[in-house]
Amino acid sequence: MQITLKDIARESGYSVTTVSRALAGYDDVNENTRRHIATIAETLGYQPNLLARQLRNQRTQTIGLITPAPDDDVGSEFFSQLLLSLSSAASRVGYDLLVSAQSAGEPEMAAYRRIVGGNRVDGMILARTRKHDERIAFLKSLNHPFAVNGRAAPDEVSDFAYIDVDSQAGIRAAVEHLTGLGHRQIGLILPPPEMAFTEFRHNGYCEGLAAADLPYRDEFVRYGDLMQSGGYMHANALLDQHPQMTAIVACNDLMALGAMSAAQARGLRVGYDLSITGFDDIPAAEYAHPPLTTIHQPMHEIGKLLVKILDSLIRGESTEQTQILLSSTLVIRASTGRRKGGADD
Amino acid sequence: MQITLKDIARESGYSVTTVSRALAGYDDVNENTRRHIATIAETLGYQPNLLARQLRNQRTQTIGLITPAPDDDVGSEFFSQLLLSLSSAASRVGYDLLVSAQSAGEPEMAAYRRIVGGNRVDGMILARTRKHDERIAFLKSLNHPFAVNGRAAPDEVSDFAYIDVDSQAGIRAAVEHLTGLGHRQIGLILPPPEMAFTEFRHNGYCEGLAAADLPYRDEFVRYGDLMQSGGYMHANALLDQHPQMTAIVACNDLMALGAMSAAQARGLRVGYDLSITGFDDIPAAEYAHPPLTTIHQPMHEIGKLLVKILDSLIRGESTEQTQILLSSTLVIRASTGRRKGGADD
DNA sequence: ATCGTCATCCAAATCGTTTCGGATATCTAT
DNA sequence: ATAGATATCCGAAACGATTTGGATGACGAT
Repeated sequence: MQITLKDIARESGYSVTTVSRALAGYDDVNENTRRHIATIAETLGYQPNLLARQLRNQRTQTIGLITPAPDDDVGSEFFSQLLLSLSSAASRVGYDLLVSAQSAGEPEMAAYRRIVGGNRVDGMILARTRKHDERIAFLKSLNHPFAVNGRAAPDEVSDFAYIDVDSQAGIRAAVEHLTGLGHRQIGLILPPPEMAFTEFRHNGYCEGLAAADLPYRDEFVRYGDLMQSGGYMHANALLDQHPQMTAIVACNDLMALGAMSAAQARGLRVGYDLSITGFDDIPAAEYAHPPLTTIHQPMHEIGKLLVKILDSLIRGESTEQTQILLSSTLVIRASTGRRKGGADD
Repeated sequence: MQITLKDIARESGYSVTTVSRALAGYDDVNENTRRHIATIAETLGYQPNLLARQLRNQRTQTIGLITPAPDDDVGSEFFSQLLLSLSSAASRVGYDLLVSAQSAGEPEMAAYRRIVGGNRVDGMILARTRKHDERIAFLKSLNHPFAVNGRAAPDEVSDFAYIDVDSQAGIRAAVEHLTGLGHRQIGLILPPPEMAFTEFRHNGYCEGLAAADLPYRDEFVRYGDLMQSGGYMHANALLDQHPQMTAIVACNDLMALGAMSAAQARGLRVGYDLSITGFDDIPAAEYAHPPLTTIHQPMHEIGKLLVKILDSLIRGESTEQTQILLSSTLVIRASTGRRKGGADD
């Protein structure tokens, strides 16, 4: 069914070797025969079998990405944006993207073993790093090229290629923005504790408070699940226990949106009675009601850089910079506003 | 570097054939030697080379999807949702997803030839069908399995597997919703004319008007680009030329959001002075200000069904139903409201 | 006439699996 | 003792490409 080099060889009277070299443009084949062979390949509609080529060359021109299964629907908005930006960045430099959705834990690791060990990709992209991340350990042990969106946790060494935004400074900026607006009682909804970046964000929160000489209060801090429902729940809990709270920092936009719903359900006007900030700047943030003050992640840029780094790792180039920390930018919208009424504390 | 069957054969003293059959669980290998071989494979950390297996089996367990390059950033929100739902649906039935981003036209077709002709996938998923779609013609000519999100245009035959929502009924329902609210001057922002579904939506609009005995006016209809900026521009144009217009039907959410911005920029209150509807129900629609009345597309369901259909096509099963038309549901939110003041026409 | 150079071509091995078609040895029934 | 069954194993040929290491013949220089 498929046209192979053998067919072209038979048709042209040359050997498979010569046909292969002719089509590859080697200069040890006569220009006339090259043209002749090219014409036959064209008319026969020859398409090289990429599997065979990959097997022989031990090179797939493919980048792998394993996304979380939507059961544990952790921030699908974030991942779908990453996916899109990666696929276009990859295509631009001649890679395809192989995607598999797996739920964290054993299925996820099995997918890594299968895809990486099975030679299906030249390199992997990881995202959403966890503490003592098993995937990173695995890829390092195999010495397989990979690039990560996100560093290791503060107390671990990030001895791998990554690109991350400085979320510590980002959260700090958000908190300072709030204290600047007069807020003194600021809640925090963190990512789950097992995420690598959670402590960075926690630290940023502490720094922000310290910069305004505000005390840190453990009961103002809660660990969420990065989903809307979690934001809703934790915002309610915070406001139940601390009615004097006038601002909440959520560590991603989905939780911030959930917190907004919770506030509005209790009759609070977001941006007036209660200020809320997010993180990521997903499209919905801009359209939220009110639009969400958040920390922007340049996903398009991140995708491009990840692919660029991974490509240089794969090619074994004297890689330029393989660890990049982007500065984060606070986008101020209407979900934050000056603290209204009430005494200080 | 990689552990192969040959290594296990050497280590165990059996032939490559027997090792292969042992690991595959054939019953013509002694149970003891099977266990022995399995143990060795385990300790050596054997992972089958999937490229070799695929080449030999002529089966890749992979589904391909080519997304538009974000240069022609046509509805990335829609595509990223589709991508995510497809990848998880595919993983669930044992397929990986191969993604390549290409801009429409020659690069896109080249990617189809390369990936399909190159034997990299068992089947393809298409989305955003166009009139006289070259990709569909190509896949049909190769007799390669594929499933499409979206039918052919009304005047073409849809002789291929697809799943689509009944957008004609959807738009009609939106128009009837508006006429029910008293609107008489209803604008329409269509998708680009080359899209296959454009006429369905146009027809739905006409039907909706007819059902309320309203005249069709060509100057109320404009072709957009599915992007926000287009919605913004066309809404402005409509409102400039027809200040009496009280409602606009946009054919996707991004354009609807753009139209909302345009309206708000001219001081119109959306849902009061001007009603706006969208299509797709992307996440941002719910969070829009005001929340957008729109027609819901069950992306998760669509992804699952596409994969199921494609899988049965690939396996050559006496395929159940390969053409599915989902009924569309209008989600009424605050961007539409009763027509205020003014005389009828 | 002989040698070296150059241009052009190709056989065979390789990448790692799977499978077809036996081969071999053991055992059962006669 | 022999034929036929049965259990267990394996060599070799695919799948379709690339590359190594020549082979061949024509040609000019000596």
